[in-house]
Amino acid sequence: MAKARKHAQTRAPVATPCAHCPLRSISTFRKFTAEELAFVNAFKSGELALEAGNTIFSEGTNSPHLYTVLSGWAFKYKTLADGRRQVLNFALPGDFIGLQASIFDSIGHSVEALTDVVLCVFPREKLWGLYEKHAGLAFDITWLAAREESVLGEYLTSVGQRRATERVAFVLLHIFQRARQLGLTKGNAITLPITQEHLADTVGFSLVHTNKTLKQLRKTGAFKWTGPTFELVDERGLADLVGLVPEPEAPRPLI
Amino acid sequence: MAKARKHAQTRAPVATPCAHCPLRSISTFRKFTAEELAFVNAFKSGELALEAGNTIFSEGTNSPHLYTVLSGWAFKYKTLADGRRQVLNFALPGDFIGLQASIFDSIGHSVEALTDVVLCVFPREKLWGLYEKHAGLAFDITWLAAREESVLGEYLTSVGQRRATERVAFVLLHIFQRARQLGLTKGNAITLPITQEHLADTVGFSLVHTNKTLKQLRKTGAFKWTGPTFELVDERGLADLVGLVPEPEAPRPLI
DNA sequence: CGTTACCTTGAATCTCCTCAATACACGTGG
DNA sequence: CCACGTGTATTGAGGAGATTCAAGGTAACG
Repeated sequence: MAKARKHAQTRAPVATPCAHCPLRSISTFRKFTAEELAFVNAFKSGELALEAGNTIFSEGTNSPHLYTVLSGWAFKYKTLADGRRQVLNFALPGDFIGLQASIFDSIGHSVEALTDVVLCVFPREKLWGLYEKHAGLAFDITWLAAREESVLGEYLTSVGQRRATERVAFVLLHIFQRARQLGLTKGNAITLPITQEHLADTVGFSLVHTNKTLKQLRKTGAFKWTGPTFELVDERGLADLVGLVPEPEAPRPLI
Repeated sequence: MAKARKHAQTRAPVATPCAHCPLRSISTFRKFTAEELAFVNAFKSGELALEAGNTIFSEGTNSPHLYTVLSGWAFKYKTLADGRRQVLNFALPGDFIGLQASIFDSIGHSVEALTDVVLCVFPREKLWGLYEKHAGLAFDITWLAAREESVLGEYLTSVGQRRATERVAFVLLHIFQRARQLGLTKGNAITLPITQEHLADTVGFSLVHTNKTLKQLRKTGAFKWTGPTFELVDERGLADLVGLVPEPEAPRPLI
């Protein structure tokens, strides 16, 4: 590190040293070793701050950078040529953005900031070094990719099989729980930076039908969502509204 | 390798040494270095042959093994408690099965053999060694996980946004193209080991409606699919039926 | 030759979509 | 301060699209 500082090509100091990363204190994230922390800190080449509404990645493009969300919300989506849009997932602090662009030669979805965001920037070219020198971090990246796959599977199942109220309840509950895990909730309330249109494009319904479904769900009193504040009143109740959950499918005996 | 053979605990010789793996000659797969090949061969602990219809993985369970498809077809799916089923993807030769079970502590979907299959078996416990010693192979695993994510994103977009004919055409074309890439086609024909019910559960329609949609699609003459043989008559035509494809979203200029 | 699995079709019903209109909050410029 | 445009939320009405129910049909298999 000291060596790097002496180097001719000094670069602007990274805004947030990884050692002081606010995310490190969250229990969901594993602890880094000192070596890993040093490596990640050297890997990180800067920060990117963007205002809400800006595009972080465009489907089909490439980038020399790989990002991690330090703060704020974003969402990943694909659009068809006539404007139909499918929201794939939401990116919250700690999530990777743009791994596909680094691994393949182009990213399969667009990413847009929902709120003002701050992203940690990593140079794609150094990703290989991470794999060579830090198997633990390489494993973490695979872990993140696998979790992304897992979430997409749940969303696909929801969109393909569940009906309106179940589907909407599922997404709301899922988002809330993810946010809570990151300590983004105040009590059982949270500022949801998404519109009904985002929700509609997530569950695969028209905006109008999503609105009517929300009206129905609100009548149950499981949550309140007027304005940007979402309040989960009855978590168990909302979970029941999701209805049938994937069955753990008992491990059956042979024969 | 020779050392392993001298070892007291000899094990049954692996049916297919990786050096002679029939998949290695397929151009889609990258070439292994000699070291990688040796490692993978040592990593592989055996083969598992299963008849069509058998369950390879059950959602929510775990396994000491990780598999790779050597031959045959399988499909990944999730089921809700009342039996509704969503097919997530199809597993063809070269595909990983059960990565989630190795990375998390349980797998998020079930996997079932569509045809008789032969799987290469790898012990989960040695996966970590792969990450430590072979960054290239570790990267490959991440690559596979990321591709899985990518495919799920496409399916989700299809189910969430496309209408009946587009949706069915998309899945048929996608399956055919994957199979062709693996050299599983004879001319433009292939033996599709799936029923209309599998297709219905993939696109998120009822069996009846899927059948009616197929009837409509058949009228276009883009393909023939009676019995197990699927024949792609007019690929361009079928691609047109898929309709709107994700837009490459031109990188727009600043300001 | 009966059983089973899969495919096909019609009819009635319900879910969800589109169109259209209204309402509200907010920021901007007059 | 008000007029106006914009983005978001809401509601009703009518119709397209998908589901369910029900009934056959065909091929494979024991």
